[in-house]
Amino acid sequence: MTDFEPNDKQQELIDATSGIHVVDAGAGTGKTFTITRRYANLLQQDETEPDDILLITFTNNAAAEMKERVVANCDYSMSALRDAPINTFHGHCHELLLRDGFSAPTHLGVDDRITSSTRLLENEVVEEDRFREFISQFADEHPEHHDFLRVLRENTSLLEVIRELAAKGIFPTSDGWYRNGESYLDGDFEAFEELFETANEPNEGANGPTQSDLRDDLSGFERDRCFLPDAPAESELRDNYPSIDHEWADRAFDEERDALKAFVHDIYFEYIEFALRQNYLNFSFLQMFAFVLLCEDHALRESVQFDHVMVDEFQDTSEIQFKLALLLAGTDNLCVVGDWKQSIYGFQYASVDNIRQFEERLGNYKRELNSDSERVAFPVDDVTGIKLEKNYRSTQSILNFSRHSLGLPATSNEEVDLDIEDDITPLTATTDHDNSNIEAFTSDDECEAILTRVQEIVGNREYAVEGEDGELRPPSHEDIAVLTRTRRFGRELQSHAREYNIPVAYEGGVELFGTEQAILLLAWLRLLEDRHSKRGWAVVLEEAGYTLDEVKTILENESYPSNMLSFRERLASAETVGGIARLVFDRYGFEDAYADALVAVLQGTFDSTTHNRGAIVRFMEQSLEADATHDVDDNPGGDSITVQTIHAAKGLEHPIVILANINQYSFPPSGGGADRIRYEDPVGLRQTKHYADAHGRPHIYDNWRYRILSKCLNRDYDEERRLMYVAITRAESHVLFSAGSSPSPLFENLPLEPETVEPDVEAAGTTRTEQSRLQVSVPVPDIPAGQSPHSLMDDRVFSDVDEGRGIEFGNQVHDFAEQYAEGAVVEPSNKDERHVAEFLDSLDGELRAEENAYLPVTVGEQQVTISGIIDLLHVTAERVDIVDYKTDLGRHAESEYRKQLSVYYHVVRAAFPDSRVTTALFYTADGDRIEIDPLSKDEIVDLIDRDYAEAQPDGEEEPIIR
DNA sequence: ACTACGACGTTTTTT
DNA sequence: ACGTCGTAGT
Repeated sequence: MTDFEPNDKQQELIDATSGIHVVDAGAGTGKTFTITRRYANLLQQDETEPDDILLITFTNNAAAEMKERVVANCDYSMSALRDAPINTFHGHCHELLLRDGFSAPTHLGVDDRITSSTRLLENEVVEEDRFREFISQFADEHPEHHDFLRVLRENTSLLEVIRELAAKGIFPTSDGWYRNGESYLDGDFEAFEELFETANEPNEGANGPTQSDLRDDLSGFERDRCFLPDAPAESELRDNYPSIDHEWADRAFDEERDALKAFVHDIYFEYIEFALRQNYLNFSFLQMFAFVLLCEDHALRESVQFDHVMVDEFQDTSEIQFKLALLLAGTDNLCVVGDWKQSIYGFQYASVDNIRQFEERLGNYKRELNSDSERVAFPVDDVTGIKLEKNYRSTQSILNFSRHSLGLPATSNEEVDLDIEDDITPLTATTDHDNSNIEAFTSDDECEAILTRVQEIVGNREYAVEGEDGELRPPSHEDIAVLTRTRRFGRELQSHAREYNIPVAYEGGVELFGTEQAILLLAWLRLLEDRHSKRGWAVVLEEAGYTLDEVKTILENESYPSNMLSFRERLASAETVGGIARLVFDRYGFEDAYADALVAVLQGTFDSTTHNRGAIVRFMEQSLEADATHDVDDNPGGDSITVQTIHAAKGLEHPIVILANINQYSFPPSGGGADRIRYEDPVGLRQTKHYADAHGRPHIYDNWRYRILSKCLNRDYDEERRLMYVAITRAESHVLFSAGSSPSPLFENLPLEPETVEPDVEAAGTTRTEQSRLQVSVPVPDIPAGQSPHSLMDDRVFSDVDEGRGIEFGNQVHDFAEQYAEGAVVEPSNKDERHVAEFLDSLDGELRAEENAYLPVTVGEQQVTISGIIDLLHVTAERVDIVDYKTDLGRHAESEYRKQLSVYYHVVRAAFPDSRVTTALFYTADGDRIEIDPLSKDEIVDLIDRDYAEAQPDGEEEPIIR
């Protein structure tokens, strides 16, 4: 884009160096390009320096990118712009507070200060932990609030309320609420009344009016609830037809809430005090204190205001951020850029009306801020709108189609109130071709269906995409992105793809604490702590291959393997969390991005002086519980399909987009919002339950008023439609929509005829799904239920031969060996792989890697099949060599390996009756090839027999060894 | 055609 | 704990 000249509208914005501008910058209209050009143009003007222009971005990455692109467009160097105010709201507020805001808390009547050592608490899990600690103190000190605390299901739900209030600019002070905050808490009856009336409007039936949605929704009013005695009966509430009586609007809204407000006030205010006492701020408080500071300290505000303020992604700003922008603007040179159709961060308190009702809010906020003193000194009635209408990304068909998504009903009977023609600025494509396929498909197995379609698309001219040279070419994997509403589906798809060796790059946060790496680290940390040591041992022993029975015995006798005990000693002497983590990861051979990310997160949250392992264990447990996500840079690179959430894809583009998992309950997601004390516009602060002693019985009663209110506040699916819009407009050339067996209305209402896809995925190359152990499978009817196939080998011997390595490492070496044997161009990445390569190079016969082996034998009366995978067959004219790679450092498992190789021996003997068959182990650590003398078939049968004799008596289920 | 009721299945997004 | 969908009954 940098190479192009701006179009007329873009140029208009670039040249608009003064006055208030609100820019409607739709998807792919070259927004960043235009903003950076405008920024550079401002710098061209005399007397305007980088320090005079505040440029607010949504993310830190965006800020960094902006800087780079500004540098490319003007005479300033990167070093000159390093400290330029190109930042996020949070970042800017942070700097402001550290520089000039130590006393900000005093403006709320908080008797404490921010200091240079006050830290920003970024990790939510850690904050929730602190918050729980705060609540328990609070509960001790405030017996008068106990009834509210009893109503809550989780104490941390109050943290949500605090965040939401803070985002709206509602703050507590020592003696009440800051400025007009309390009026927000009370709600806006007139606005509510309108909602009530809309919901209570009679519907039009075939013969005359039928009951209103509200009356309908209130049927079953008392079902599954228990109200206080002042509640009306359903019959009383609904005795009118077709609408309920208007008096219920007042009766539901008017509620004595002084105690509730006092409770929330005290929690909120004292939590601020608590945080400062503990020397931390959270994201919300950052903005709160910055706002209060700018409001109260007039001299300071004027000294930190800017000549120019630009806000990017304005549709994602919260109300407090809008107000901050006004306070930071010294003049009316205010430019906000965004696209309401891409507002998808409501859960982060973004308020889409900031941009949709820009002028109205601008006026209201100015009035509010100036009510007692002139804080916004510039006129706000002259607002110029600029619409960017040329799209540089998608074809016209995609652009036209994308508009439909904003009008799709998200439930079976939803009516969407949207005038597509009026509300949506049409975009014009600039592509010179339009070969777009826009399709929908369903399948009972959605993951498989998507992979099937991916394979049909790759290399298919029907789905041609634009190449570097502008010519159409068949697509490859990297041209395809699968976008999902939920992270979970994306991860599921990723694991399906892995099974078929389809290259996938999952981009975005992952549940780091649910990974094998984290689980093992947690286990070792636990077994360092006496209190949880058994839970830790169980995980560690199981990972080492002990059966459940064996683990049980070891735990009972506390007879832990000596190598593990000595490892525990080493861990105990480690100084830092990072040190412990590194030792554990080394032991298991984890040298991956997940391990690195874990170390980084742990070191970041627990500074090196923290020796409190209990706290670390708790942190890891809670992070696991909360599915906390962290960015892990784990992408294989190369030609991979991208899988990411729609949120993660915002701002990006992909030649082909598959929008997946448009299913019931997932898109839109159901549930949530179960908080019992909540703030909601326009009804204000409410509680859904009361603790009270009525009917002679103390109980958590349902709040009948809230039940009526909530039926008028029908759920808003606009944001879900916008998500769909964002997803579609990521696509350059083709869009596909996918659903499973129960598609969402969002899918059903698409103006497309869905096709049914029969899953038929071809595995791309073999995958390694088995350890090189044997499985014995027995026909199911012949054994008692609950009796699973089980391993022929004794797993105990594997517990310590892997010292310092692990399954991951073993898999990696095996994978390398397989690829190398098949002639793939792969470079050995460690000593073991070099040994394998040298060994394979020394062979002159035919190489066959990863051959399945099945040996049917008769044990007693039963037909049993023993199966396994032969790592390597080396076939020459007169001989066949069986080779099994072992990554062990020690040698004490050889007797067990002998059983395994014996099975292979008999399989190969049968397949090559005329050749001599040899069996050998190849120890990759030192390159030794050890010949093994195979057991006879009878001896194998005996072993199985004996194993069953052991397994049968107690009937315990044994795990399948995988 | 409309209403009432019960069964059903699910629980997100992240600066 | 919730909202939505399907169905039985008027």
